[in-house]
Amino acid sequence: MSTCGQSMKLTASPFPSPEEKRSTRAAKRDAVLRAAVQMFNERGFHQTSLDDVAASLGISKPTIYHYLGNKDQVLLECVKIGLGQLIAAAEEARAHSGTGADRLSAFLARYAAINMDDFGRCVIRTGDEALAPESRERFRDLKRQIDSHMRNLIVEGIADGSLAPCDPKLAAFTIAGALNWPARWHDPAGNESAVDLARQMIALLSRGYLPR
Amino acid sequence: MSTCGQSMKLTASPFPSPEEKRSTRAAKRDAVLRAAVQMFNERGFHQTSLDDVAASLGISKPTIYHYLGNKDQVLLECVKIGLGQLIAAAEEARAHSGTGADRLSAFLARYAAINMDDFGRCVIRTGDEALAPESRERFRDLKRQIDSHMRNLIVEGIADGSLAPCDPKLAAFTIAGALNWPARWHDPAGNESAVDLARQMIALLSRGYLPR
DNA sequence: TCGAATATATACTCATGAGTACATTGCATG
DNA sequence: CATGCAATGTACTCATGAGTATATATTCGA
Repeated sequence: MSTCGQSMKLTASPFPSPEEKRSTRAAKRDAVLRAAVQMFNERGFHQTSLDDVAASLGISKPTIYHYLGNKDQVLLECVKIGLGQLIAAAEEARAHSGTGADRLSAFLARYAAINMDDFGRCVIRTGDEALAPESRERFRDLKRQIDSHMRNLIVEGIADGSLAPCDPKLAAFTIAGALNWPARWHDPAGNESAVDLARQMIALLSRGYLPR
Repeated sequence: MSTCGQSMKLTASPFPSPEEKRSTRAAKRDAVLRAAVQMFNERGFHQTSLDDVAASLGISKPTIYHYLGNKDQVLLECVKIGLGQLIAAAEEARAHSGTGADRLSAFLARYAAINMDDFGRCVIRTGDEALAPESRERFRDLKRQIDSHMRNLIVEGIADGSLAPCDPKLAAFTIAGALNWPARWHDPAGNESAVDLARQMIALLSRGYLPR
C-alpha cells in the first residue's frame, strides 16, 4: 500500500533514472505524511508542530515545506489518503457478488479496519474545523461520498430483502458511528486485532442486542 | 437544569442577600461556560480564543479569568457538566423498574439526547489531548464511569435474559459509538428532533439491520 | 467613613509555532 | 564548465492568543 522508495535491485547504480527520482521524491513525501499522521493521532493536530514532525524524521521544517505547501495541506493529504482507502473499499464491495447484505458486510469490515489504521484514524479524529475553509470543503465532500456509498448499499439490501427496512440515512449514520468510534479508543499496539474487533462489532450491529 | 440567576421576585430589592449574590455569581460563571461551550462546538476549542468568548458576552477576557482559572479549566468545566448529566442519567436508569433491557433502553435514550445537547456534544468532540495532563486524567476517569455504568446495565440484561449474550465491553463501545456520533453531525437548529433520532437509532441498534 | 473584597476594564508581556529568506551543496544538462 | 534546479539546513519574522499587571468603581462590614 505504501510507495516504497528503497529499491532493492542488485545494480544499485549511483545514477538514479528520472523514474527513480520521481519515486524517491514520492517516498519522502510519504514518509513525511506517515510521520505526521502518527503524531497527529497521538497528540492531536494542534499539539503537533511541524518542527516536531521534522525532528521525528531527523530533518528540518523547511524540508517539509519543500514537499508540502503548509500544515493545513499536510493534514488534508493525510485525510485524503484515509478517505481514498475508504472509497476504494466501497468500490471493491460494490463489485462483490451475493445479496445486498453481503456487500454491505464486506464494506463494513474494511471500513472498520481502515478506521483503526493510521490514516483512517486521522479521518475520524479530524474535526472539520481544524482545516482551512477550502480544505474543509474538500474533506466534507469526500466524506459525503463515503456516506453516499454506504447508503446505496443499504438501499440495495433493503430492495432485495436482505436487510430490514429502515431509513437509510439514519442507518448509515448509526452504523458508521459505531464503526468510527474505535478510532478514539482502540490501541493499535494492543493485543486486540482490528479485524476481529470489526467482525464482532458488525455481528452485533447486524443482529442487534435483543435476543432473537 | 441551568442555574438561572435572573430572579423574578416582585420585591426586586437593589440590596441582594448573600444568598442572591452567590447565585448571581454562579449564574455568571454558567453564562461564561455556556457561551464557551457553544463556540467550542461550533468552531472547535483551538479556533476559539477566550477573547472571542468574552466578546460574545459583551465582557472582557479578564472577567472570564475572574470566574475560571484558565482556558483548560473552562473546557474541563464544560465537559464535567456534560459528563455529570450522563452520570445522572445512568443513575436514574438504574432506578427504573423492568428488565435489564428496559433499563438499558431508558439510559440510552437519555444518553443519546444529552450527546446532542451543548455540553454533551462538547464531551464527545473534545479529544483527551486537548486537555492538560491533570484535567485529562479527570476527564478520562469520568468517561470511564459512564462506560462502567453502561457495561453494568448490559451485564444485568444478559443475566436476566432480556439481552442477547455478548461481550459487554465491546457492546458498550459499539452502542456508545453509534450514539456519540450525532455530536458530530446533528444540527441542533435543524428540524430533526434529538429525542426522535435517539429513539430510531436505539430501535436499529436493538433489533439489528438484518431482517428478523 | 475607611478599608477590604468583588467585579470589571485597559493595556500590557511573552511563548509558541507557522511560515520565510537565504545560504549551501550537488547533480544534470546545455 | 557554467548555470540552474532539487534538496536541505540555519536563522530569522511575525501574528496570535494565553495569561497578567494594574487601575477603577461599587458595595459591604467595622
